[in-house]
Amino acid sequence: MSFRSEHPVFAVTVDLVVLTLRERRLCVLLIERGVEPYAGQLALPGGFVRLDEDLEHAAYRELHEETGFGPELVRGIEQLRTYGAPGRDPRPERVVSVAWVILGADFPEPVAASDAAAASWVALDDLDVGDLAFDHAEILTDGVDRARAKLEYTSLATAFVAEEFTISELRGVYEAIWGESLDAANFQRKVTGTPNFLVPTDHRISTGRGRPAQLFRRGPTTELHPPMRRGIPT
Amino acid sequence: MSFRSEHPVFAVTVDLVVLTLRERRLCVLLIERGVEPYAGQLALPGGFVRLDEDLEHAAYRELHEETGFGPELVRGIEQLRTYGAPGRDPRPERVVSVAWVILGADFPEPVAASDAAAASWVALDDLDVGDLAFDHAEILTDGVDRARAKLEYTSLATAFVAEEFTISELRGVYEAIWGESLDAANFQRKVTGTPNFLVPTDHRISTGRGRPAQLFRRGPTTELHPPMRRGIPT
DNA sequence: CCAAAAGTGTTCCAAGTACACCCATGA
DNA sequence: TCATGGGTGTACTTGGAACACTTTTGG
Repeated sequence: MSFRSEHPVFAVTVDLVVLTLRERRLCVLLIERGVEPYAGQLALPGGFVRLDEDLEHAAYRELHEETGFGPELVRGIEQLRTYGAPGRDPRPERVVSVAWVILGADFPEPVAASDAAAASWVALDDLDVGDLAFDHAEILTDGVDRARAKLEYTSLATAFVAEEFTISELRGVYEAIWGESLDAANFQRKVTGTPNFLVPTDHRISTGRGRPAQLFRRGPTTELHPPMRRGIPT
Repeated sequence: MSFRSEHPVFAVTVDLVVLTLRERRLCVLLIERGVEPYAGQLALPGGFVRLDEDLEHAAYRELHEETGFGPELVRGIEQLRTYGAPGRDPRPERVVSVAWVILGADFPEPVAASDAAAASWVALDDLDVGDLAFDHAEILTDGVDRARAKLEYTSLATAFVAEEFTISELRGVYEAIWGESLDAANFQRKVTGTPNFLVPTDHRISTGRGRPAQLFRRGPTTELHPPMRRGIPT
């Protein structure tokens, strides 16, 4: 890397794709912008990185500032990619944004915070990503694609359910995020047969009708061999 | 994203993990640093992003400046991730680096260029990544891991061979990058059976001994269904 | 007893593995 | 004709898909 004491000056931000399931629908956390540019439009939460903080720390901090959610609610966080096209932000500064995907199971309703921007959960089905500010449509679709892909070969799905969960609940995660239904019987055998994916507990839960289901916790495995498979995209 | 007219000031760089095969060994392009910090140590090529250029453009530009390689030699480029821990660069500026993986088949010997830094190809087997400057050990291993993983489910391997190639040559790519040998017969059937992965040409090539092999070009497919599989990591 | 959800058994088929064997060429 | 790498045949095994069937609960 070359070095000149005079180098171009950038602003660095983080943008957050915060995903959760609410009533079996995949939802993303959006804020309504209070100031220009794009005032009144929907946008991903995010903000400037401070000079003395790690990029991941900035992601957690902004999440907390914009929603009141602490790190204990985050079940998964992963860097997505960095968006830096000149002009992606209309302001005169050159703004490069490091995007993150954040997953959780029991996120409550967000609490409006310092920035006075109203944060809320929006089901992806109800959202026209074209309405989003900046290049956030691209960031959001990249983030959702990443989550969909990682369900296949990692234990990511367990980030969307509570500590203890039934196999149907886990199947519901796959069905909601992939948007297709899976055979309950084969799913059951597959996940219980993958070593160290699920750890059975002593508990059972009876949810009204039907035979009570056994509860599991997530096991130590993060990669699934063989992977879960969804329909082949053309 | 919130906005304050006073925001922290960052330098943004690109770092490049440039990979190619030379004599069936996976090699990475490294430079020997000419100036402090880390003068005399090996490092990944890279440099500051300019205010008016795209991040990907900066990657291509730095590649050209440090090696003389033009974009026509690049068979694949992909953003890896962004490294931004405070203190990852010992200089007082806060430096955030967007890392890229760049692949090619016929990269020549690099030409020493403007920065007077000597660039050269180093086989990964011969390299102790602990010798690298900055956090480049982490970036390099992340980049190689990414390439290894993407061989499984994309047509990335064709970025390491010439326009026209034999199936053995393609198999050699997998063997070199995965470090394991594959059954030639099954490999043949698998890649020829994957729709739109390979396009046969009229040409054959006879390489000294043995029956001449048919030459193929890469087909339009970028994702492989089903994927190529390597041995299960424990 | 009936409905509903959990969970098991069984059959069929697609795909991977191992390896024997044939093909086409240069020396 | 022999060595060598290209390429095919085939039997075995593994794992996914489909779906019938049994189990366990609440009403």
